[in-house]
Amino acid sequence: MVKIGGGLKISAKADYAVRAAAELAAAPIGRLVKGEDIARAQGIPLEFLENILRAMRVAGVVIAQRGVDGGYALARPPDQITVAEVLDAVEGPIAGVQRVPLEDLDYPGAAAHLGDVWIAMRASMRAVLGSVTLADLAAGDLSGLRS
Amino acid sequence: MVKIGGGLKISAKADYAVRAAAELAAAPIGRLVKGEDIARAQGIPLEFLENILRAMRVAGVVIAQRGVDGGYALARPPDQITVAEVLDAVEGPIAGVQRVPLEDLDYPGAAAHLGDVWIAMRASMRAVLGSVTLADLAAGDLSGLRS
DNA sequence: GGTATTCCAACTAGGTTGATCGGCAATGTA
DNA sequence: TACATTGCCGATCAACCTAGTTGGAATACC
Repeated sequence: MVKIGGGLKISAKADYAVRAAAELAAAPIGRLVKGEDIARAQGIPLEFLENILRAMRVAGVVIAQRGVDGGYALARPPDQITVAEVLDAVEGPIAGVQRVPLEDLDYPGAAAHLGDVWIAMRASMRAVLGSVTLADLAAGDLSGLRS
Repeated sequence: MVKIGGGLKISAKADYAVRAAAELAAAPIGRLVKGEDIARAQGIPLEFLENILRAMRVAGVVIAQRGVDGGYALARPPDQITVAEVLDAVEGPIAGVQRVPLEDLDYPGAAAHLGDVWIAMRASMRAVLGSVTLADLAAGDLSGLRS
């Protein structure tokens, strides 16, 4: 989750999700990585990480295999998954202002057009996050980072 | 406060602050507007709004006058105050990831460069919010809105 | 069957948010 | 001076959210 109030706050869940995805992107293609390995590599509590990886699987970002030699892998090549997608995968139902989606905001009087500002801000942020693939992130190649 | 976790969440406090500022921007220059009038015009609880206006005064965004015929006014002309400034004024001390400022983040392994992504995202967001003045907002002129 | 690993729902402690309350301080007016 | 008006300020509160934990159940492979 991302909060705005002047400051920008990124939730642990969102942060962990991208870090786990980066770890998977750095693994050999098709190779399964155990949750415990990801947790150790990134310093994330294993049980919490499993919740997050499950959400990512449901969203189609990763695949999972249970049992001996099981683990997780990206569902697609890392250059075809953006950071924005990973964040969407772990998103909760709550977003916008006071649980009202940005599109549904209706401001009175002088603030009538404030909703357009919020929407533009979101679009700008998404453009940045959508311009970085997991391959870029894992390789440290952020030259294409839209600023 | 703005939160990111896939979804984008704007706090009531941040939203109220900008709306109150827009209302002041729409008032005749130098004319004091009572807190109660702002609260009524924007549908904001008065007592909560007063907390917010106080923070804006401390930050130098508005001025306040007590007593009969007192009220609030912008500290500068509305075309010289951006939405970003208003948000900064009501910002709490907490920002970043897990209370760690974005600049101080240090990620291990494959996520090493994730901090750069967060910083670019914040910069993009600020560019949008810094491109809209209260005069623009109150007039509904968002043609200069950076997307 | 046995072991390794993911899956899942429920639960919890602590923190944050949004809001309210009671009283105090300053300003202008009669 | 007395008084009404308006903002100032700190404390408090319930609801909600966050981050993390727990206790199993299901699946895969040998």
